[in-house]
Amino acid sequence: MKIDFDGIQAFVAIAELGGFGKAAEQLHLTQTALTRRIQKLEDYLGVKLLDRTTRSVALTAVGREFLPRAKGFVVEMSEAIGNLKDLSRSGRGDFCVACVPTMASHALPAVISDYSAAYPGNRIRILDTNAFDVRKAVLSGQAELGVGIPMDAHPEILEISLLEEPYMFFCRQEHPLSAQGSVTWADMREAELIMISSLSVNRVFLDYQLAKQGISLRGAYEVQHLATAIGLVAAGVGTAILPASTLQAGARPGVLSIPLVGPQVQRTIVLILRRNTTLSPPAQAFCELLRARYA
Amino acid sequence: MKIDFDGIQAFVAIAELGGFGKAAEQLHLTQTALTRRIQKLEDYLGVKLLDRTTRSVALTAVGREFLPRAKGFVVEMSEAIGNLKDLSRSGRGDFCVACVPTMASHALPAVISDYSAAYPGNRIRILDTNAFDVRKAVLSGQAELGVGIPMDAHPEILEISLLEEPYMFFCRQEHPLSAQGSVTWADMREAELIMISSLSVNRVFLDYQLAKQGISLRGAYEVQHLATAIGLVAAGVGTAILPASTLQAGARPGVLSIPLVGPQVQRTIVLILRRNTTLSPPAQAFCELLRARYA
DNA sequence: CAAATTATTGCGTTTTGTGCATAAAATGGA
DNA sequence: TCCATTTTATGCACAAAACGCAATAATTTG
Repeated sequence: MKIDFDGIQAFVAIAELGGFGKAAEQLHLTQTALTRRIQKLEDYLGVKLLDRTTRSVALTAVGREFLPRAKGFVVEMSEAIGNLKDLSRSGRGDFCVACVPTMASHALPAVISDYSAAYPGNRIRILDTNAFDVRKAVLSGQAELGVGIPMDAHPEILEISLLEEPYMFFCRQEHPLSAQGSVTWADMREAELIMISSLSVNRVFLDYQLAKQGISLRGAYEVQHLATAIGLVAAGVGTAILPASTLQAGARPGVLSIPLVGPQVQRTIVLILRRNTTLSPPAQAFCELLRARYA
Repeated sequence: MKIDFDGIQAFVAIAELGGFGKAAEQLHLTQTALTRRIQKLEDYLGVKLLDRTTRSVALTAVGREFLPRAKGFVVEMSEAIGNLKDLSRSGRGDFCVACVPTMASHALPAVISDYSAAYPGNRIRILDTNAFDVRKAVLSGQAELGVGIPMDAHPEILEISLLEEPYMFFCRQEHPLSAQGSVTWADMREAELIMISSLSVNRVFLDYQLAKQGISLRGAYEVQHLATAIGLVAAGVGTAILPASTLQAGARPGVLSIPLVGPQVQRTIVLILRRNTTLSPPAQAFCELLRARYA
C-alpha cells in the first residue's frame, strides 16, 4: 500500500488555510502543483476530500472526518523528523554512558562539564557500576559507550586507552611509612592492608601485577568499594593500595597518598565502544570531548 | 519541512524484517531501491539509523529510539488510508440522514433494508425531526442528506422530488362519513378535527392548501405529532386530515383512511441535498437506492 | 578455499512532479 | 446586467527523482 504523504500534507494545508493559494505559499509550491497533488490523492483514494468551486474550497463529509487524523499525522511526523534533524545538527538528545565508579567521580565530571557547556539541555544517563557490568552495558547497547579498564579481547568490543594512573599507597599521616617520599612493595609486608573484594576487577588486576613481581600479599581487611577502603584508611583502621584517582586532593584531611614504586604499577582507563556501531550525535560529541581531554 | 515517508517505511520494514532483502520483497522493490531510500533518508536526517555490514543490519542508538514511533506512523497511516480506500471501493462507512418522522417510519425502512442488504455493517444515523430541522441539519452538514418536504428556495439547497402522497381523512369505522368512498372538504365542517400544531410544517402546508380553496377550518384539538393524532383518532376522540403514510395498513384496527377530494390535496416528499457538495460513498449509495425506488 | 549471501555502486530508463501560460468559473461591485 | 477580479483547473514541456539491471565488494558458511 503506497502512502502519498505529500498529498495528505497538501490536503491538511488547504483545509486549514481554506484555499489552494495560501496553502501553496506555505508549502513553497505553486498552486498548480497543489491542484495536482489533491487530484492524485483523491484519485488514489477514490473519494473526494474537498469540494471546490472556482471560488472556494469546502471539506466533504469524508474530508471532514479524515482531517483531524490527517492533521495529527502531519504534525506528529513533522515533530519527530524535526527532533531527529536537531539531533544531527546540534548534537541534541540524550544518551547513556557506563562508567566505573572511580572514573565517574574523577575523569568524567570535567568532560561532563565541558559537554554541558557545549550542549546545554542534553541529558546524560550515567550507569556507574563495576567494570564487568560496564562492558556488559556496552555490549547490550544499554550504554552507547563505557569507561572502564581493559579486559579480555572481544570481537564486538573496541577499547581505546584514555589515561593511565598509578596505584598509590594510602595511609594516615601518623603512619610510619608516611615520612617517605615513596614506598616499595616490600614495605607492604609491614602494612595492615585493606584489600578490595576478590570479585573486583581492581583486585584481579592488582593480583596479576603483583604475581608478575613475585609478591604475595595477605589483606587484613576486605571491602567491596574503593570509597569504603579510603574511608577505613581515614579512620585509621589500616592502609590501602588504590588507584591514584580514588582520592581527590584535600578530600580526606589526614590521609596521604604516596607513590608506590619498585616497580610502579598502574592501571589503564579505556574508552569502551562496540565495533561497527554508529554513535548517536550526542554520544559522538561526548566521545570526542573525552578523547580530546585524555587521549 | 519535507517528510520522506517512503524512507521511513523502508526503515521500519528493514528494521522489522532484519534485512534489506526481505524488506525489499515485502515492499515489492529491489534491494537497490531500498539501499537508496535509506541512504537518502539518513542523508536528509543527518543521522545513521542502521548500522549495516555487508552481512547484516543492526539499529543504531538513534534508530532504536526512533523505530517505535516510526512504526506507529506507518501502521496508523496505513490503517487510515486503508479505511478510506475501503470506503470508496465498497461504500463502506457511516453517514447521517435527516428525515421527517412520517417518512422515517414509512419510506425509509424499505430503502434502509435494501441498503443493509447491499452494504452490511454500515451504520446509518437517522435524525428524525421536523422539516425545519431536517433542512437545518443538511445545511449545517450534520446530515449529508435529508428527506422532508419542499420549503423556500435556498441557494445552498437542492430539492429532488421523491414521491407525492395525498392527504387522507382518518376516522373510526363508526364515524358517519366512513360509509362514503371519499369525502370532500365541505364535509369537514361536521367533523371533530384533530389538528397538528401550527408550528408544524404539515399544518402550514395544509393551511396554505386550504386557503387556496377558500376553506377555513377550526380544529377541536391540537397535537404536536402525527402519531399522536392517529392515536386520538383510534381512541374515538375525533377525526384528522393527515398524510396517507401516517397510517400503515392494518396498524390501527378500526381506523379508516378515506380519500379526501374536491380537490385532492397532496404533499410532496423531497430529497434534500446541499449544492456543490460531494456525498460520501455510503451516502451516495443510499441516495441512489432512495431515488431508484421512488423517483 | 569455494560458494553463497548481502549490501553498495554505476548507469541508462522510466516515472513522477513541477512550473509557466492559459482557460474556466464564480463572486462582487458598478 | 455586465465587467473586473479572484480562484481553481488544464495543456504542455521540462527537470528531477526513483527505479531496475548488472556488476562489485565484503563477509559468512560449508
